[in-house]
Amino acid sequence: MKNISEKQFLEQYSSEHYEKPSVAVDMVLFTIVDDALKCALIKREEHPFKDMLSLPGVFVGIDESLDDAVKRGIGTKAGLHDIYFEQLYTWGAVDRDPRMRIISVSYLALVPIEKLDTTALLYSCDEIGKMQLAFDHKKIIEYARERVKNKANYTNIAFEFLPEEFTLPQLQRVYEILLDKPLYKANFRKKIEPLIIDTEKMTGGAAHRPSKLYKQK
Amino acid sequence: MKNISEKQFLEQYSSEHYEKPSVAVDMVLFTIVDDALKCALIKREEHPFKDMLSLPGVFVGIDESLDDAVKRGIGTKAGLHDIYFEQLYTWGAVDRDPRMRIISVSYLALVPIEKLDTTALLYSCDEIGKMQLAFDHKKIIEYARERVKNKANYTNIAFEFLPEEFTLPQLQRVYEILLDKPLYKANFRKKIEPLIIDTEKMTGGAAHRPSKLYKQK
DNA sequence: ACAATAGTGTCTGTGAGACAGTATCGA
DNA sequence: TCGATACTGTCTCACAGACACTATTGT
Repeated sequence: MKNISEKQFLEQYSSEHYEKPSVAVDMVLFTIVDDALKCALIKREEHPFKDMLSLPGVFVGIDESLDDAVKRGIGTKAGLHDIYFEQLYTWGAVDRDPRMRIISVSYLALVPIEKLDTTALLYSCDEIGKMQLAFDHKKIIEYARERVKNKANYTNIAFEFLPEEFTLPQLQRVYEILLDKPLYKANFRKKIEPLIIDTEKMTGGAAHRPSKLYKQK
Repeated sequence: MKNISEKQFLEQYSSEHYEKPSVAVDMVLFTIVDDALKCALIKREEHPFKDMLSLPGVFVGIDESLDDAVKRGIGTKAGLHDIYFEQLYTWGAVDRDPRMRIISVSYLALVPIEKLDTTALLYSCDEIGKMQLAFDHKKIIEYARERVKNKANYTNIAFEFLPEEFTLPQLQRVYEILLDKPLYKANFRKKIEPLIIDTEKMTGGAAHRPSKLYKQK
């Protein structure tokens, strides 16, 4: 196994003349509203892809970690703080941006609709499937959609879509939307039981049986 | 949801004066030999971390996709072509390299020991756990180790460690090493049965019952 | 015959899936 | 009482886990 010398490193890669790609983080911000998983998008106001929709993103500063760039992006573009996010995948096709070489580190962010700015542009994943988006952002959203579906099965990400206190019918609905299939009530409750705590509180006011309020364990 | 103008884009990020991070791909090349999962490492010959072990990696060229950089790296550093690889995670801590800002896109690569150059430096994951490595490479290897363990459960990556034809005891041993736990022979065979094809060939020569040779379906 | 490894038959418990039932609210 | 939604009990079936057994080679 060969090694190249540090000298080569510096000559080839560190010099002022070596052309570096730009690095951006793009955020797939998902929420659930109106019984659908929706993604926050931005309308582009400049070329390329003028007037098309794209993911919110920011370039990564030279003194800023990727995660910090994401926090800044979520704050700047959506006014949000302290929400769940995780890295998805890094997209590096040479021609993914016609202006210049940009490598995009994509992130998944989840937020309950209650926390979200009402002016945000939200599009359901179903709609997006039939739309054209700027750059390779449609592919990125599809990747995020798959990740969410998979992780709903073996993690607790579903809770990120709900406020601190919630009912089991609400939680079940979130799972059904994420997994894109109906679930049996009784089975769902048996499976979810170890993950939740009864708050001793109830909902009320509706013309039917009230439901218990739970929070995540 | 606010958007920033393209003008700001160009001013802030595209100008000659905007300092960009470097982007590298680092490869976690795993193989199985001597009943252990081992990782290919390189001895650093220059500062920083002189004489310490590190992952093989290359910088990403301005006209080169991430995957192409990985292929080039695997070819240059290990003389390999057409092996399995997948992206792992992108590491972007500001101080992960003391020389300069380098964002590392890590990749997992798997290869059967038969294909691997005998001069490669191989260290078992257990050993690496007790060693010090250059940069954040130890953390990257631990991440790769987890990924392999998880994916062994629901994908066919185990086959990447074996030649085209193999016996079930061999395959079981691969799974045991990846999952780091013993498996029951009969159960293993029932579970793996739909994934394999009998080649009608047998091993032989040993002082015990020969075993059938299979290939991946 | 024996050592060593390859390969099989079958019991058990757990948990997902399916469905039918009961409970509690407002009107 | 009724409509609507919340909640529960229980059967079945598939499959992972565990273990005991049989089979086939060279020496």
